[in-house]
This record gives sequence, structure tokens and C-alpha cells, in this order.
Amino acid sequence: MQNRVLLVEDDEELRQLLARYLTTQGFSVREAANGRDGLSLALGQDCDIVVLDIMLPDINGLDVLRELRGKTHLPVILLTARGDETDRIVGLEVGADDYIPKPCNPRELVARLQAILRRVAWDQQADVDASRVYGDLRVEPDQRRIYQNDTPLELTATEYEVLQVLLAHAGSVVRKTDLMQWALGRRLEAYDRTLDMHVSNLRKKLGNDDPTRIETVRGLGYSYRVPTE
Amino acid sequence: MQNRVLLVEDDEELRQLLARYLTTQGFSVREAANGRDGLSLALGQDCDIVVLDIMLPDINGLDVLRELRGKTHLPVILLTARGDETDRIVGLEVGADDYIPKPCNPRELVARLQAILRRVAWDQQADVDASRVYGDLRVEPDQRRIYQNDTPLELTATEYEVLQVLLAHAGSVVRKTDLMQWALGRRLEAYDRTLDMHVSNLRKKLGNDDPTRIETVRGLGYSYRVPTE
DNA sequence: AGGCTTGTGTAAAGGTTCGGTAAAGGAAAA
DNA sequence: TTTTCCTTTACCGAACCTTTACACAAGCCT
Repeated sequence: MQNRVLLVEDDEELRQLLARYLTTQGFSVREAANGRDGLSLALGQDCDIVVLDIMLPDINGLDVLRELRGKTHLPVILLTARGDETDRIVGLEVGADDYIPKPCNPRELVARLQAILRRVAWDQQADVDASRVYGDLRVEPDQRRIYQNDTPLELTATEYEVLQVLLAHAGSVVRKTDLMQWALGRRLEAYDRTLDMHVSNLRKKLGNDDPTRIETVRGLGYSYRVPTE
Repeated sequence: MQNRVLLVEDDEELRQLLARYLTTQGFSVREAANGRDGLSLALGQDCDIVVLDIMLPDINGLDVLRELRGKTHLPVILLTARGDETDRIVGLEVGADDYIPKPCNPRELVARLQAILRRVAWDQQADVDASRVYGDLRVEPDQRRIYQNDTPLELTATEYEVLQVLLAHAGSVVRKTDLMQWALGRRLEAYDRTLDMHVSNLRKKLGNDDPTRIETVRGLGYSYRVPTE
């Protein structure tokens, strides 16, 4: 499975150098020496990723990128002059996936190409089942639900966050300040009983048959009792 | 309604600086001061992207990354010491999406975060060309129509897009920001009720016999209820 | 033991935010 | 122009987070 790179770079020497190196690394390479050609090749649909110089004889690389983004989400890495921070950040903001300062280390270029292609491949892959199981509880982040013996618990947004954090640390104590920060996203202030209330409500919803699933550690916080196995 | 960043960085000062900046830029930020906490938060907490320092007091950042990659494809940006080229390339090869040399320009960090999140969002939305069936609904992208029991629904262009996106993620929660981006092609601004209206109209057209086909997930977004099997 | 302090459980009230939707306004297509 | 559709506005009700209040339990001191 060979990845196809389109190299848009006007400097003949650099282009050939990179093309040769990419080929040895298992890429199949198309080349363009100016923005116009680059654009039409990129739109021609038969490459996986574009390496695009910003300084081109005809159209500015950033404009090529803008044009491209109007029509496709093809991954693009920009080649920028070293030190030109503005170009880089603007490039990212316009929709580039990454940039590399010139003159670039070919090994780094390859590493970045791979990183982006890997990301694309992962993302397009069907959802990996990211669910996590703790005894009779199952967390389904995609659905934002927690199931108890395959029945969904009717949790509010905050309750979901709190329980989910406790489960992620099942068996160890989560301090109140951390729980607050991680689940509610703010600092725990004095006399704030919000967390206690959420825990209280959670205990109710988890069933009073077993009130110690969420254990209180006085002066510290809470701990989800890991099921005995 | 914002993107959630997990910041794993032991230097208290830098972490708070970045956290504050990211917050002003509209991210919601979770923090961890060491590798162990970072790892369990990344696995448990559902965040959208991780910013991971390589130099950590307990576990090396690269090991955290390796551990993480065994279980998830969560996007990761590494914070590396400036000049340490090896760490960076190894980082990318181990599975990082990007790296930033320390001390970093916060604006650049944001640009890179956005670039990766944009890529993920695009890719996850990339499967829309074949006809698909969901229970009694059938999407025909070529005709831009959706059939309910072989009768075409009379949808407007936007309604088609909204329903199509929800169906493409049937069973999972689609956040409002994403739905906006994918179906309407723009960012969700405060007080914008456009989406709610389209969903409301869709529910009517889908038949009020079953008002929960499109489920509201308060504070997050909507989810098309996958037919029970 | 008794009293004191501190921390926790929880019911109920308070108040805010959020989503549903009718209707009006505005933009674009026909 | 007329029609269709998208967006905004406005109001309402519901969901739910937070606060308050009181009761109880645990630890500590004398």
C-alpha cells in the first residue's frame, strides 16, 4: 500500500532531492514546479497528500491552499522559509495540516507525512469500540452513556462526568479537588457542596442495594469500589 | 460546546499560563501534573486532544504516548525541549500527531491544535458517497434524498445535510459544534438557534409518532437513535 | 463521657441555562 | 414578483446545577 505524495516546489534541485528520498521511503511521488500545475494535479484526485512550497513563481502557496480548501480536504504540508513565523501560523489557520521550515530534514518530512497519513487512516477507520467495563457498569463515550447490566443509567451531563472520572480511577481515591477539576472543570471552593450532591444523586441512581459502590474517604474524597474478581 | 484539551505538564507555571491562554481561545482545559494522572485522565476523561510534555517527573512522556497508543488514537501533541531533534522524530514515529518545541508560542500551539482537530473532524465525516440504510430510512447521496419506507422525505437542502450527518453517526452523540460545521459549514456562535430549528422541522417530517428518533443530549448535541436489533 | 469541631448525607428550594417551537424577518431562488 | 427556505426573535417550560438548611457521624480535646 503505497502512499502518493504530490510535491509542489519550484526549486528543481530541492524537488528532485526530496522526490528521490521519498521514493526510497516507499512513497510514490508526483511533481509540480508551480502553483497552477500543483493545483490541477492536486484536484486530479490521485494523490494522498500534498507538500506545498509557499514561495512559488506564479501563485502564492497560501492561495493555492485556499483554493484547494474550497474543494477538498486533502492533507497539505507547507514548506516555509525558516524563521517566517507569520506565514506558518497563517498557513495553519488557512487549513494546512502542518508546515516544515526550509531547508528541511528529509527524515523529519517523512515522519510528518507519516504522522498525518496515519491520522487520516485512523480517523477513517470504523469506530473502534472504546467502551470500558467495570463490573456491571459499562461506559460508552460515543453515546455518552453508562450502562448497568445493559440498561442505560439516566444520568445528567455532570453526573456522567463524575461517575466516569471515578470509574477511570476505580479502586483508588480521587480527591475532591481533583474530582471537581476533572469533572466540573473548576476549583473546589470552601463550603461548595455541589460534588456531594452529585455523588448523592449518583448513589441513588446506582441503586441503594449497594450504597458503598462509591465509597467516602473522609477528609479526602471518593473512591469507586472495584468489583471483586 | 468547545473542544476539550488535556494538558499534561509538570511545570506549574507554564501549565497555568497555557491553560489560561487556551481557555481564552475557547478551549475547555483539563490539567495533569504527571504522567500517571495524565494517562488515566486521557483514557478516562473524554477529551478531544492531548498536549503532552516529554519531560515528566514520573513516566517519560514518550512512554505515556506509547501506552496511550496501545488503546486509543486520541490526537497527541508533544512538548519537547528545543533542539532535541531525536525526541521529536521519535515522538512522531511512536504515534504523536505533532510536536512543539518549548518554550512555545501559545498562538502557534492553538494553530496546531486547530489544525489537528480540523483534520480529525473532516476525516470522521468522510464516508458520504454510498447509499446507506438505517432502519426504515435510506440515504441516497446521488439524489440528495432520504427515503422513509421507500417514500422520499420532502427535505430542504439543509435538512438533508443535518439528517445525513446524524445518520452517518447513528447511535453516537454528534455535538452541536460539529453538526454545525459538517451540515451548515460554519461555526456555531452563541445564541444561534438555527440548528435547533432544523432539528425541530426534521422531527416533524419524520413523523411525530416517534419523537425520539432524534434524541436530544442536553448540553451536547443530538443523536439519532439506532434501531434496536 | 461529654462537648466541640469538622466533614458528610440529603431534602428541598432557588435560580439559571438550555432546548422546543411559533412567528416574523430576510435572503435567495424561481 | 412570488415562493421557498434559512435565520432570528421571543417566550415558555423543563432540566438540572447550585445553594441552603438541618441532621448525623467521626475524630479530637479535656
